[in-house]
Amino acid sequence: MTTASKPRVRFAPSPTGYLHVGGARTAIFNWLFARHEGGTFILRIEDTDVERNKPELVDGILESLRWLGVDWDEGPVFQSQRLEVYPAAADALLANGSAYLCYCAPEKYAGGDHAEVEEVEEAEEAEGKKPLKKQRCGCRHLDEAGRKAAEAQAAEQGFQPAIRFRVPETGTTAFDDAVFGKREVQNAEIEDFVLLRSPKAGQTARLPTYHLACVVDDIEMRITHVIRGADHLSNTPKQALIYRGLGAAPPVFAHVPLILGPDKTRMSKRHGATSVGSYIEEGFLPEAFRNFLTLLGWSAGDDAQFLRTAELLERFSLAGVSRTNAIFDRPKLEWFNTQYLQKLPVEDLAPHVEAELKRAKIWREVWAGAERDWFLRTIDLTRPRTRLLPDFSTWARGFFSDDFFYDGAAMEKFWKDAKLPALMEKLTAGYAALTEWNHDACDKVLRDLAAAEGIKAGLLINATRVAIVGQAVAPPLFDTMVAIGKERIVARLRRALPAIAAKTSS
RNA sequence: GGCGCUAUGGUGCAACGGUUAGCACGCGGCCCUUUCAAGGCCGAAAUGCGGGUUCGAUUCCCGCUAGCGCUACCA
Repeated sequence: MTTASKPRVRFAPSPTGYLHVGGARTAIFNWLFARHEGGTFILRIEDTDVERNKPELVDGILESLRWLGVDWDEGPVFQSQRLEVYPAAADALLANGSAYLCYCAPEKYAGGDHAEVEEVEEAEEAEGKKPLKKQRCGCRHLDEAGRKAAEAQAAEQGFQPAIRFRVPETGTTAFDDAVFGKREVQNAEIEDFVLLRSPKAGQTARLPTYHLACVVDDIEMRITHVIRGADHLSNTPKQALIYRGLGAAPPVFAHVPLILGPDKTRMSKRHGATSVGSYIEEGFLPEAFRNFLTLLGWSAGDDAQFLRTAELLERFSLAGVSRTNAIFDRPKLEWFNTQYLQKLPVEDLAPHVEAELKRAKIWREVWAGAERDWFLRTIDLTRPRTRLLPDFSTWARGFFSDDFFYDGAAMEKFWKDAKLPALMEKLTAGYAALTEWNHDACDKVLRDLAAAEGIKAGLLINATRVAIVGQAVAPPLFDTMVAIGKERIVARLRRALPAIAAKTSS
């Protein structure tokens, strides 16, 4: 057989914030691709910007990835721990003429507004002149004398030169993209970007910019496919140029479309929850969340929606990635969650419910042991009506704990009838006297009473539901009674009596 | 402003020159029903606009428009 080398991919988040849903999807695509192809998935932390990094955020990012079920084979590799390799690459580029020293003051270009350059451009435009492109720095053409002078002046001002890439003035730069196809751009449109930043006053650290660090690491890690957000599409020619300058073969790029908010603008805090962490907190199931995210910008080629892990791994392909931005549709995410809540084998759901009950401090160890069957059956009984994990400790609380509240709206709705106090007293007595506690027996007691009293069974059913679980909504009543047990049901009915009397008389 | 990318119902995807333009979410209705879900059935809803190419365009080409991205010594 041919020894086609296995792909190596990486996910490279920057610890400047939490793990964003867009980043999560990029991670998932990388992971699915690696697993599908039998390749290697590497995690790399791009933390070369000391001012923006927050090292404490790394743990949160790793935790979110683990929650998603995205596991990595190598890393995490921190760029900040291998800063010595980047200057070496920049120097090599300098040595072979692919780059040059730039003595301009960092302030001239630095900062989001890069005021100085823009001011000049605006002034020129106002004068009706063709805007002079700022892309070719004068330092590119310095002769030895000029260089010396610039160096002296820079030293005087307290900084050392930066290293810029010498982009060809003419011609084009091309690269392959597995999603967008062959790309080719005019070199004249690419500015002489910085590879190595000029050391700040008083510092000697020679820090790389994103493009350099990224390419150097991708080469060293032998990355074969760079799968990342489409916001990098426009930057890719620069990286292609670096590969060439370094004499390395570029990888296959695969840019995936962005995830937008409902207003079609980039997902941001304005759109509510954008971090994976907030969805964990809300109680979404990881597999549901991942299934939803995977279908944003990708399809298996048919109408498949519900794709569990194994199917995703089997069917994922870069060929299925679309080129159009997708909107994060929360209702669909919720639909996926309810689907998983219902279709997951109960054994797979149980750990999540356990975690939720522990969080709510109503977990009992017997449910992991002697009463495991009861626990699983009760999950099965309650789950059709749950939407998020916390529903198990709130809405379904009465199944797991005696410590629950009567829902106000439920009391208003079902404890109105003035006949109820007397009826419920008789019903309670009937249940207390019941020797066989099962669905049909419970059903018979209630219906017999309703018939004897000439009322509709629904009146008792609805009132009883509120009395035993505190909610207007619950699984079928008699199943609920069986699950909770005679002793507790009778106790709960007795406890509710005064409350029902108070409610109906008011 | 410049450069680039994209364009199928409200949303996510399918149809990759020939289909009554399909599926799912959401929405409306009906069924089921002790509540509310789930489930089943039915329905409304789309090829941005204008030119080409072709016997035939959702599909290929061009223009327009719109949206998004990039345009930092951030990633």
